[in-house]
Amino acid sequence: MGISERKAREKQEMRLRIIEAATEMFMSEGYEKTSIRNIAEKIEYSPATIYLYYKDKDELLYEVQKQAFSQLEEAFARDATSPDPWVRLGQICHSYVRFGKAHPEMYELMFMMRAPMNSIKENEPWRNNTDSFVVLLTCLTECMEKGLLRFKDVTLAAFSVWAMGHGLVSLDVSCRLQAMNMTEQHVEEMILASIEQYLNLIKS
Amino acid sequence: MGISERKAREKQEMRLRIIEAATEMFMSEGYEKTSIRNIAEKIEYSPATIYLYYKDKDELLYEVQKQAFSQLEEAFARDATSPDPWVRLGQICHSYVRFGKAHPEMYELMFMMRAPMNSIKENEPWRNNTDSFVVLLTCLTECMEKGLLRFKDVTLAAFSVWAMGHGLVSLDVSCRLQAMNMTEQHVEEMILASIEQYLNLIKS
DNA sequence: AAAGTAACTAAACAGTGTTCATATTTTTCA
DNA sequence: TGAAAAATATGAACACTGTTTAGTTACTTT
Repeated sequence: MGISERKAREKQEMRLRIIEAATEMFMSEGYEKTSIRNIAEKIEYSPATIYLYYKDKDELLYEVQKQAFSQLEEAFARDATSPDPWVRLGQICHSYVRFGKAHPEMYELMFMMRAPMNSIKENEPWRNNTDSFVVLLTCLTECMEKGLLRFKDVTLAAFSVWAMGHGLVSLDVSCRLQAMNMTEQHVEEMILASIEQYLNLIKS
Repeated sequence: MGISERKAREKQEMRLRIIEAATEMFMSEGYEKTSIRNIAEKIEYSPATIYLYYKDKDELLYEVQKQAFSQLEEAFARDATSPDPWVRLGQICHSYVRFGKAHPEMYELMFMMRAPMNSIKENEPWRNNTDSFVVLLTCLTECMEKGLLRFKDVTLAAFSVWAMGHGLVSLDVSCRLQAMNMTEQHVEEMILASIEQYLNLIKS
């Protein structure tokens, strides 16, 4: 049955073409410009065709989000290379912040927008972030095994570190920092200083 | 010239009626349902009329945001009453989290959505959050004067505390925590535990 | 070649923010 | 008081949005 396999492959290729167009649009033009109609035009199909491959826009955005998370993983793989878990923790934090600043629209899709989360079925977990979260979790586990951290529980530690990083990046992405009598450079310094400070606080 | 004053007052009353309708809609029906047309219908005017009082939807949302921030201030005034700044810091944090959980749509408007920030003119600061931020700033200043905190700079301290709180609340509001194999109760416990842990970390 | 299936799309629906020419109401002033 | 002027309000339109459906085209199977 080579034909049905080819069909399935073609279907998958079309799905990929759609989210690649959407991803590119998201990165270069931003969320506002990324409409079903614009995506359709980009891949030279009718808008209705997209609905043969994705249930609705939320489901499409969920797949674009997945794409974005694998980009974050790549960034982690490039930046967080030290065998020393404590050094690596710093690398992860800086990589995270750099990613957010470089791709604010993607960051919004990954961590701030409600839309993509609507397509998760009830009682099913969010898988898109799993791999990148594990990078942090593993690093913190290693740190704690060496007794480097003032934490008791690894999970709680991971959530705290994530929350701290996300708090800083998302306030920046959502323009809440620029708005407070700060220059763009000042904002960046403050974010880095906050992270340095936080890492110092959690070090035992 | 009592007439022009009355006119100005009436104009202000109309502006208020509009944002009160919008605020109520935002809280009960959510952002999605709060359209110019729906607001207009609620106050029994034509949609076009709203544009005589507000330049665009972003400007309107900015005023609704202002309303929301004064509600947060009220919450702080109710909850953060201790004369002991260290105790009060805990009260502020818990008040903040409770507010976010009670009014997620408002929280989004205050700290996550881009839209309301678009109406801030270039090189003009964001004033809506000033008063509530000062509550935190004052508290931390008092704490540091008593040597209770492991911070050097008050501003940096305030940003860090805010970022931590916002990180936790916004991840919750944007459904990033529920999505990770956690029950709603578990999420709440984790947020509170993270805050307790953080307060412990910053205590000298 | 005919029948059946899969892929695609034009057109429409109901909604959005926003603008503008056209009323309607209110105020001013002769 | 009555006409001109100014302020206020709106109906209708424009250009969008996500989504659905009926109908067409293209390919596969018999």
